[in-house]
Amino acid sequence: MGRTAGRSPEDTRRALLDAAAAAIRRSGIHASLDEIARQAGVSKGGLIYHFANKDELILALTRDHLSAFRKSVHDRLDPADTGPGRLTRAYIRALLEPTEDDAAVRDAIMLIGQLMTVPAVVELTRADSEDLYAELDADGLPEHVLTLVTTAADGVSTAPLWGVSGLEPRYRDLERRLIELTRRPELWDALR
Amino acid sequence: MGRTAGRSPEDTRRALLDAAAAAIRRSGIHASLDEIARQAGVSKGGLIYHFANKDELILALTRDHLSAFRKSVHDRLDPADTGPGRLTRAYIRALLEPTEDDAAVRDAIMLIGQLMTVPAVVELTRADSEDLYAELDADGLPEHVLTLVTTAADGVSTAPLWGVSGLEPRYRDLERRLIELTRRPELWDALR
DNA sequence: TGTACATCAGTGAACGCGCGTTCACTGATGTAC
DNA sequence: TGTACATCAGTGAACGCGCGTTCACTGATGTAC
Repeated sequence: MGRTAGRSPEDTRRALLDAAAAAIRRSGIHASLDEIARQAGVSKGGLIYHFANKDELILALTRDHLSAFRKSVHDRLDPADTGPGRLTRAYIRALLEPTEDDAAVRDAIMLIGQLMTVPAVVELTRADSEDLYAELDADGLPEHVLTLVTTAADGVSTAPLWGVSGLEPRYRDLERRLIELTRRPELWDALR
Repeated sequence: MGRTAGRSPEDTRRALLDAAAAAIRRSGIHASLDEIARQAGVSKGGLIYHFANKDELILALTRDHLSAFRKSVHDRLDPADTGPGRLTRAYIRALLEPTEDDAAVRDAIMLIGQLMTVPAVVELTRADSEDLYAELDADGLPEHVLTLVTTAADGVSTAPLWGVSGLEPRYRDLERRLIELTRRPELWDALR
């Protein structure tokens, strides 16, 4: 049988990436191509048609998650908010806000941790975060405030690594406090 | 040949754990028992004498790193510092201070990220961090201050995951600021 | 609108190799007398 | 202090299986005329 009726190749590709993310979340980087392909409703050969080898699949998955995260930050930009720190506030929201697909955003972090065994993934991630940090540096907050709030947001987002849910109430309050901090210049000097 | 002269079995065990940590850092959880054994100067069978299978080796390695981290926190308790937040300050120092073996402490985090594919490791880590958080909760700081400074410290410690060195100057300043924050009750209300 | 052909999007079997595990065996070390 | 024996701390070959990759083949889709 050739092309599976009722699904475009782009759909198949998407299904493969989703299946890979799910499988790696479940079994770690060990997850087999067979398992991934089966879950996407395709044969192993079909997977290899879309991604020449496992590393390419992993790399595509990384790109997918990095751009999804970037998008989730920019989606949280408040149009009414034009003051300094607006991007930083979107960043905090993206990492701390509980939303529909936030489970996805959150364990994307664990996922990328798993993917780090592929050297190209390390470089890709480094370049991406350097880029994002540059954007944040230009966001109008003093460096020491920016560093404090972004590292705190990062800390929450990696809490699941230690088996702590990022959804605990104390983190809800933290989100509000971090955002408020970016809005109260009178506090900044006290924290210097 | 039987027991290798000039090394006690405990030394061999230690060498195997160190070799495993190094190999996993290099190759991820994929690292082969052969590679680990060779680096420790022992045969694969010799490794299996000390650790019945790979999961047991991984588990022992996790225990080793968790207890080393715990020790590194308590080692940083300042005897002259008896005020509220003294353990929190030790925690901040353990995660942010650049020291002799801090490379070890720092990439232990990446290491544990790799080890998370073994379910028993997840549970072990969760239990350990729950325990540590309970200690911190009893450290005398208001919850919102504790949460802010510990998540910020956590965020820095996981920065290497994104390819950012935890040694950047901005993090040096952050360490000082976080510690000062735990010492200035007059600021706490403003951050509520 | 039908037809011929090229290409696309797969299938599924086979291969081979690396890796975790098992196992028979052994020399060094510890212990009892 | 020497000796006999049990146990400890390994060696190294063999096994077998799972997995990534290759490959010959094929039916569906797209395109030219």
